[in-house]
Amino acid sequence: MQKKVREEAKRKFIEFLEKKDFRITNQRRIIIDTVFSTDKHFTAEQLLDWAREKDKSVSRATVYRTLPLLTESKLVHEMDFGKPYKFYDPNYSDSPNHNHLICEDCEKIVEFDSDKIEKIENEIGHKLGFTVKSQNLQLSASCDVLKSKGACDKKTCD
Amino acid sequence: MQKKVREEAKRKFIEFLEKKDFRITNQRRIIIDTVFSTDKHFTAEQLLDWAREKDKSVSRATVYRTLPLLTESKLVHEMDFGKPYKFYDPNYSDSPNHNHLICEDCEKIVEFDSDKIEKIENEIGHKLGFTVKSQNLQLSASCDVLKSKGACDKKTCD
DNA sequence: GCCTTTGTTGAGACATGGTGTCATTAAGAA
DNA sequence: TTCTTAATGACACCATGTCTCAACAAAGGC
Repeated sequence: MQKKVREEAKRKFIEFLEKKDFRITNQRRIIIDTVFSTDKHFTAEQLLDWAREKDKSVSRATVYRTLPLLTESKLVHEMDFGKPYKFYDPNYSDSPNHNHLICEDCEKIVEFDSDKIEKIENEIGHKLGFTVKSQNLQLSASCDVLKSKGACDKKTCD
Repeated sequence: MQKKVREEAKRKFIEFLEKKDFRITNQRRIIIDTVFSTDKHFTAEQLLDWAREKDKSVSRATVYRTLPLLTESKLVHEMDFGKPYKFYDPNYSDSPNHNHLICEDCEKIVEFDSDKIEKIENEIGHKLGFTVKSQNLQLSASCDVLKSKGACDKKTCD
């Protein structure tokens, strides 16, 4: 990830903390630095390991306490793929993507938005007597067409 | 749930076990009886409690070992709502619903279908260069409107 | 810089959902 | 009925995640 993007994310996080009257601690700085030194999705435990590589003083509790701040500030996306742990994704766009397509073949994860789907979801929720608060759409897909063209394999997809 | 349905499910499960050369044990009989004595979704721990009400000899291990058999035999559907535990739904085999709405307030789960959403999903998948194989849509919702009308509370929702 | 206030932290106990081990039990076959 | 061995119960164990609390340190005032 580019340094510029990293610095920008850091600035946004500090801004978020200031707005909430939360303190800008070394640990929080280390964690956001760690998050934005990768493009990949990660788990809480991975983030803990990476952060502790940078600074042994970062504790598990702090990582688990900081992750909700990162998701609340929209700098990180929380994703659930039915595993007993969650995945997180550094998110530099402002779009509130909660829809993911996971390729069965190359494991690539694509985020996407759809106003149409969102609208239908709200309609259905309302019809059933509920107010939709959040949604999670997961598509399992195959890139075999791309693969046959030599355009998609483990290397190019990740 | 009607007795007929329950008996039918039991028969199917026994058939499944026989095909796999698995033994038809008392515990497995108790567990499938328990599962199909309700229409409700349940968690593994709930199933354990219910089964133990019928027969104290059923152990946690056996419940956790039997659930994969039930999902494999398509008699029960496993659902993940991002909580640290899974939900299971009896009598799944007859309905192809993969969309669920779960109420944050009363934990009610509603299954629904939407051809419209499915169509859009396929379009999006194609646009991104993939073939959509399966999909999983979960809506987190609130029944507070119903609640304020006195139409929905823990009792009526479950 | 030095205090003071108080949010934040690290360590580790704890909670919870689930798995593994192993001696014992019982299903199904002969 | 006896034999073989899959299945079981009890419980230790694991993993992810949360909670508590004494100690620390950020931010602001002096």
